[in-house]
Amino acid sequence: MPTQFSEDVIRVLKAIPRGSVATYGQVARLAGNPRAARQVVRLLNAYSSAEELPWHRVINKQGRISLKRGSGYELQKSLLVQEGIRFDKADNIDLSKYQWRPE
DNA sequence: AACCTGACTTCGG
DNA sequence: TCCGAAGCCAGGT
Repeated sequence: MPTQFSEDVIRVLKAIPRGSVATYGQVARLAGNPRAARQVVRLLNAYSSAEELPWHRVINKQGRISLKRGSGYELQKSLLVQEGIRFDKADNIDLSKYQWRPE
């Protein structure tokens, strides 16, 4: 059985709207544990295929994709671009513009 | 049963 | 501002 925290993380992930992004820490914070960013990573790996999670809408705090080139980076970027998110020349996303701000 | 690892952040000095 | 340590925790070795 998943922990309460895990369930909350899943719930938060599913709530990220199309066209917005959230950071690992932000998801952890919204789920109740600001310091569990790494756990969010684990959950993404564990459930992104089983559950239908918008895993590509989660990026790091620097506004960059954390995946390595050749290991998903390109896929994630294309999925985000499809949702209308723009990358600058350094492949950075403007968080002030695209970061999800739950009400 | 330790020890390492990971698509990360935050904290304290 | 910079840097290391701590926090998170289940799954793999």
